Amino acid sequence: MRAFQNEDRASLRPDHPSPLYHQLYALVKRKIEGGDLRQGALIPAEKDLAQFFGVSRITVKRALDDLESEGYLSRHRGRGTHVTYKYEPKVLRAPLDSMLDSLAVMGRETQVKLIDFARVAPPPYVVDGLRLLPDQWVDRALRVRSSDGLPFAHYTSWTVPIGPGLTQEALQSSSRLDLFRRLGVHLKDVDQVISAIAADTTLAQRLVVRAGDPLLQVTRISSDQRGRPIDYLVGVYRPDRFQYHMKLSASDVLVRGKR
Amino acid sequence: MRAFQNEDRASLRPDHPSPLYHQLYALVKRKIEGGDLRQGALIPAEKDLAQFFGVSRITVKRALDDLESEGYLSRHRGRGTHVTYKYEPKVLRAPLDSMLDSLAVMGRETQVKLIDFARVAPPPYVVDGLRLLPDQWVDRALRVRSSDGLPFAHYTSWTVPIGPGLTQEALQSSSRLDLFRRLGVHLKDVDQVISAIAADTTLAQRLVVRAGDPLLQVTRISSDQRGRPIDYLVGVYRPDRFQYHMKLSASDVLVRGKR
DNA sequence: CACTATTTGTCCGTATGTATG
DNA sequence: TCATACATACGGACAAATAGT
Repeated sequence: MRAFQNEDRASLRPDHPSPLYHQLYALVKRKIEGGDLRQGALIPAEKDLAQFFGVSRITVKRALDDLESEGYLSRHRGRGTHVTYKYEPKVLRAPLDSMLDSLAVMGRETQVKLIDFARVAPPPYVVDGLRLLPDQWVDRALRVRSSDGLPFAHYTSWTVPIGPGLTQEALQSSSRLDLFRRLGVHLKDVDQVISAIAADTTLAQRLVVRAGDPLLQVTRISSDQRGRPIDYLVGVYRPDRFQYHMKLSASDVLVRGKR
Repeated sequence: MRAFQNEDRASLRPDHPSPLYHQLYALVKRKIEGGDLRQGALIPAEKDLAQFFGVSRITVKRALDDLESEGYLSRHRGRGTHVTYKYEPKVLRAPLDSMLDSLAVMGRETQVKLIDFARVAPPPYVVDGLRLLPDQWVDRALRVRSSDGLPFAHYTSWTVPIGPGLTQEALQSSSRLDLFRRLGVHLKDVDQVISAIAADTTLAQRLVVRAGDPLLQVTRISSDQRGRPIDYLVGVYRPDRFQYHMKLSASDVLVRGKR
């Protein structure tokens, strides 16, 4: 019973609209996916779990049965319930302090698919972010990045018109960063905000997750040499396949933390 | 009915374990809190909503009644249902390249509450991260940080025993960073991973969100002068109240992006 | 081999919650 | 508001598989 702490007890709430068996299911699943319960680990007996969480054995059984049917557990009479899910955090990790959607950073093993490219009227927050005039149009690109054929990132980018170089054909064969460079646009300032959102049905479909699943979101506004914002990028990432990673050494911690 | 798109239709799933009235309740609440439905806006009639979402009128009524009782809506016979919730987005933004849980960075307007402090056997991923011996115990602290009385961050930290200075009393009066400093522990390297997770029931309760809501997660392993990891911190943040923010200038983009 | 304790599988009856028309 | 159907949750009882003595 060591894997289940006292704090887990309080997290099962009978008055909550979500059914008890599903709350317990989610709790155990998270412990498995998070690495608290690893392959081969023995789950306490239904009787013990029921007593510990103050629910009936049927409720525990339903939760564990659901996890078994999804391949997380294996259950046998007399033998008990064991974890079969193999925990291995296999995520791409990008250094945070660099241009994240460049192939050089990502490595060569990822592919980008252009979903849509069109000149559109930008939404209000893009108008604000890029400091556009009321009726100015921009080029919007929707892209999905995959690794080993599995999508892990969705980009929506709005770019102010910067000459004839940024076309659908060019985007399909080159990275945006390369295109910028070729067009003589050198990014000087990058303003970046990191947050989390729930997947809507569109994003869920494109990233092959369920609607409502948590996603990592990075909003980035890039400006050129003269400080004019030219690109507004919203990147959305599957947290199980992609995470941001950064190392800080002493000088960074002290100097950069001082401001 | 303009506020409710076709996408929303599919997000109500009868086969999902959570009851329909609660799924609808959550959907409308998110639209209100997200600013899609603002103060004064008229919600479509129960009959229309029921038809649109393919559920019974009673289900719609239950969802709207719950929102009314929480102060999001006002409902009157003959007048319809109107939004009373006042939308104002106010998020704290912390620079990413600094020690995020120090008061100096956060500003003085936040308060930390110590929920629990105990010497425990660490979970496997902490054993790995801190390179601990199999039976070594560590000090675990659970804390919640609030701004204006509203919680926005939850920290779980595991610290290797570093002398008698790290006690419950000390933690309640000083920041962990100050304590480290006083104990002669100088953090040299910080290894940081940013991701997103769904709130479990415990986190949901402590951060006053719903279970399943997306949260920003930062995992940080800090090491001392000799490169020995001494602290494993998992910070979880409400994305509507806290976001990471960073500015990169040209030299950063070029030099730091090169590695 | 039997015997026993443990653990999961299956079934019953009942009460409450959810959702429909 | 009512009747109906189904899902959830409980306590209890017994059967079947497994592991150890």
